[in-house]
Amino acid sequence: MSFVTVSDVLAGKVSVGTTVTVRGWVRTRRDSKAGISFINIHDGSCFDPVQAVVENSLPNYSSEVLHLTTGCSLAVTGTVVESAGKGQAFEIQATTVEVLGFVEDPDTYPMAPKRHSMEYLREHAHLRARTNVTGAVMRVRNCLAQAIHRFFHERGYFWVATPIITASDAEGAGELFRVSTLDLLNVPKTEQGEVDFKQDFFGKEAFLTVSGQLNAETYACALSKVYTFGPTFRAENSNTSRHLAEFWMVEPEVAFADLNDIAHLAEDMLKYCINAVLTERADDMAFFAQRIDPTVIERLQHVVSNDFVHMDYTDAVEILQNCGKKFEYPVSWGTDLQSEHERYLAEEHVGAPVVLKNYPRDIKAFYMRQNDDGKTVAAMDILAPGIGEIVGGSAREERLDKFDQRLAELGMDPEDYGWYRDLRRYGTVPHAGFGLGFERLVSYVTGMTNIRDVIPFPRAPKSADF
RNA sequence: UCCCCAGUAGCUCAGUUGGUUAGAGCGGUGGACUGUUAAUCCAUGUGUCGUUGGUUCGAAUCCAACCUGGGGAGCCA
Repeated sequence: MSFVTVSDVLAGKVSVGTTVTVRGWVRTRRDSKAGISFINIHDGSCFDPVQAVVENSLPNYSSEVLHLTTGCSLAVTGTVVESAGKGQAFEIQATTVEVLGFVEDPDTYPMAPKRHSMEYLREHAHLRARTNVTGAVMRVRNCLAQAIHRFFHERGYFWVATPIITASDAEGAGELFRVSTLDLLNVPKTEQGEVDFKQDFFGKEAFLTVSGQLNAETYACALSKVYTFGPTFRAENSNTSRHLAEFWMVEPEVAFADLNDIAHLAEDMLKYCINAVLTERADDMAFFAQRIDPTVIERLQHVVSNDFVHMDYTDAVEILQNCGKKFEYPVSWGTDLQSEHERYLAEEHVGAPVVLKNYPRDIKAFYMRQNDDGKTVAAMDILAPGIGEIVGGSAREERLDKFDQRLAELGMDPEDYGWYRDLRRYGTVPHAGFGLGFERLVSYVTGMTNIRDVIPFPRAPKSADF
């Protein structure tokens, strides 16, 4: 007798006639008065549950088996047999049903075997993990994460763990969460009456990182090809279906690369990941196609079998101005594109992910490499239909004089960028990289419309339960 | 943070031009039936009507503030 997963049984990896034990949770129980009960058991190893056939001759049949409800945990030992019923190839003819834990009050068990709203499931984040939809999302999420590591590993990239706590208050990417051990009720003050951060844990102000990019650049300028993959924190008061206060980001950084190199890298990576999901998680994807987004699979197949459309910002503005569509916000060169513009480009004009390149420098970050035209920088965004910006990247300004000039224009203090400038002072090289919002990728691949449903425990403004 | 919408049973919702005992489906429970599989059929409803305050003889219903959630916008990944 051996322990096996539901996945192995259903996939036929266990020979018929073998005695095995599966352990998991009850999805549904159906009784036949002919003297049998059918128990669907899931253990998370795959989408489908396995069916255990339980005869009323078992000693605990009427005392326990007939009281099993959705959510009960158990270990079922029995023989793997070809199913006599329709709907599954294999099932387990039970010889022992050991109840590990009953649901103490089935009437109030939050995960009834019925449709729940996503909002409701979110309020029960610890139990939604047992539902079809959340289980499927998390298996796909894992598949994507593994594919990302595999993709980079196969191409000679090194995974760099950039710090989560940063004392650099100049990353310039939005609001920061403060990290401090000071007593909020009794904050030490300087003689000038300001908070005395010298007495804080790090001896200076510290925050949670908003990006691993600047640190990743230092390792790209040494190991040549690196990437980060870890949590990122933004204290922005963003209340949307595509923002989180804590999310995961993938940030490759590549020495000797230019904008087109990383645009193609991003495209290759996205296709690699989508292919992995389509082949490895066909069961979960079939569920998403059935219940979440009917077009999800053909949409992904279209993405992997076509080249991304590359387009300069300048050309995009022209397209938007001449498309004849009425926008709420006017389009003009030099302003950032609105959501409605990005949606039009990705969803209507192209109908697939689109790579927008070479944005006006005034609407982009200080570290992006200036183009020869003096007006634009080598930046690119990849816009996905239904999601919007999924990737943002750029070539980094590696020329010290240009970099300092840009800092001066923006009134920024070079002192704050000491180690970052050193990379330009000592053996500088052209390099480029991008950031991919991991949860946005999971959303896009699964068809889930709210980003809070593709991370186990979402953190957002006014929301940090569990 | 801004705009719009919502908050009624374990869940999804109906209801209310202010007025006696607040409803349905699903779930659960009991029964019938069946190698069943979102099973089916019958029975079964004790609910601070989001919170606080106000108007009123009377508020789940009207008003205000707040809280929470959803959609959209901004910020971005």
